[in-house]
Amino acid sequence: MSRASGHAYTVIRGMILSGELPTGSQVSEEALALRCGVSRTPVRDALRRLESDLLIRRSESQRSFVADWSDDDIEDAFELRSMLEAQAARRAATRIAPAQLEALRHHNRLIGAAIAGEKPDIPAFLDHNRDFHEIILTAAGSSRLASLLTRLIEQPVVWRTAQNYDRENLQRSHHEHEELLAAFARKDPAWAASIMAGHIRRAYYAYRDAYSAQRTAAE
Amino acid sequence: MSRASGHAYTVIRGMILSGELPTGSQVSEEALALRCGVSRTPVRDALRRLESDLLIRRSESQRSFVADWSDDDIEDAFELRSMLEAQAARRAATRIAPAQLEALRHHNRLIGAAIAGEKPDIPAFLDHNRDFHEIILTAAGSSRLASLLTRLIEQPVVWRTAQNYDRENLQRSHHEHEELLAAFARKDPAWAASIMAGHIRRAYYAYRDAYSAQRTAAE
DNA sequence: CGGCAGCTTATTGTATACAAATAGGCTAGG
DNA sequence: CCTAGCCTATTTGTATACAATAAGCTGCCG
Repeated sequence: MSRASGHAYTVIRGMILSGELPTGSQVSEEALALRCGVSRTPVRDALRRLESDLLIRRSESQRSFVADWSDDDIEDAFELRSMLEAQAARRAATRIAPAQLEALRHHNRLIGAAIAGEKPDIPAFLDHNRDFHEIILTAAGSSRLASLLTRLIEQPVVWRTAQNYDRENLQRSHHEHEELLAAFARKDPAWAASIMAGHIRRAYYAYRDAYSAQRTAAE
Repeated sequence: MSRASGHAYTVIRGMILSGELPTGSQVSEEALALRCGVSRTPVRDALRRLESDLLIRRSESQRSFVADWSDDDIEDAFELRSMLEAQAARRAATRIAPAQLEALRHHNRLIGAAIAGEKPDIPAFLDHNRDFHEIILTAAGSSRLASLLTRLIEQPVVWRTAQNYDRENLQRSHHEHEELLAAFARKDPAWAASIMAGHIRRAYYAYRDAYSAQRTAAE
């Protein structure tokens, strides 16, 4: 990722995720270029990528808007993610290398540490969680699957999920990772896939509960 | 899709699919720009889209190459397509509108007509087949699923598959569509999904047989 | 008072020039 | 003869200017 283009991508993505750019609002290439301190060219690049991430949608006249997510969209995204991550786990089960398995154990130990203290260290949890899933995706050895999944996992809803995790959810997540490790150790594709499907599905309900609680509180 | 950019996309894609650009060969933005009669700017655009279609891969130094497809890659693509199209069928089963169901029947009748004659009309078959699957994807009502699937269905391997269909395969394809119609008429998601999964899976083996026969003949 | 035509302005598309990076060859030294 | 390192030629990245297009507005006419 080249300097200006990558910078624009990071900045714009951050503005969307943080809510600085409200969902549904129009964004102009010019305005974003100024905000990022680069010219329109790399901004156009970044917008195209964000569009394929489904963070930006474009009108029929090619104008760019921050994507808005209905409840159905959110369920939909989790459903697809569940299916694809399960497939990744299925493939990884028979392909994973011993070193990768060890790396998974390592990251899950660090996840365990991050949620052990008085106050859970959410950023650390997120980091190691991302690494954990990324290793599985790599072990699956399918560039197509990787290409499809990365379009889903970088989305705001997914990103915000863990922010709403309570201690119980964090620990269950950690425990499900342990089960995945067991399935991988046995090289059992069906087992790995079903744990992963459930893992993502539970994340969906965790998000949903937190979100609806939030909405209720706001009213 | 704007004029120059869309034109570049179509031309380059055609050059890849027709084999004019050999798999693995490097392509330069400048050369393609000349070939398409546009400047590098829309070519860059087109290359980015082709990259996300996985028709182009980029080296770590950002140079562009025509993607090469191993046998594993091909199986992988069909496997994912099977999974996602089955999901589309599952969703469509309970959401499809009567008008859409009628449109599906219409296209499958035309498919039947295209393969009835002495010499099957493959282009017509492909057209109506694409429409058929597109209606299902629309009826599924998931923009994410649509976005993911269109990255898979436009790939050279998939495109070439029907070129290799013999009469029996064409008729079986037509018949499987009829079964799908029955599943949709009953609004049975599980039935629709399993037929679709098998439908794509069979297409994979049809391609595989034709391809290996081709390879054997070439030796 | 409502609607449409034409203009004005905002926004995106394209071309071109130049800057940066890098691949591949060439030379010099061992 | 092989290798290291530089150097050039190729290729991609970025900025900017201009062209095309679409949205919004204003004023005219029904």
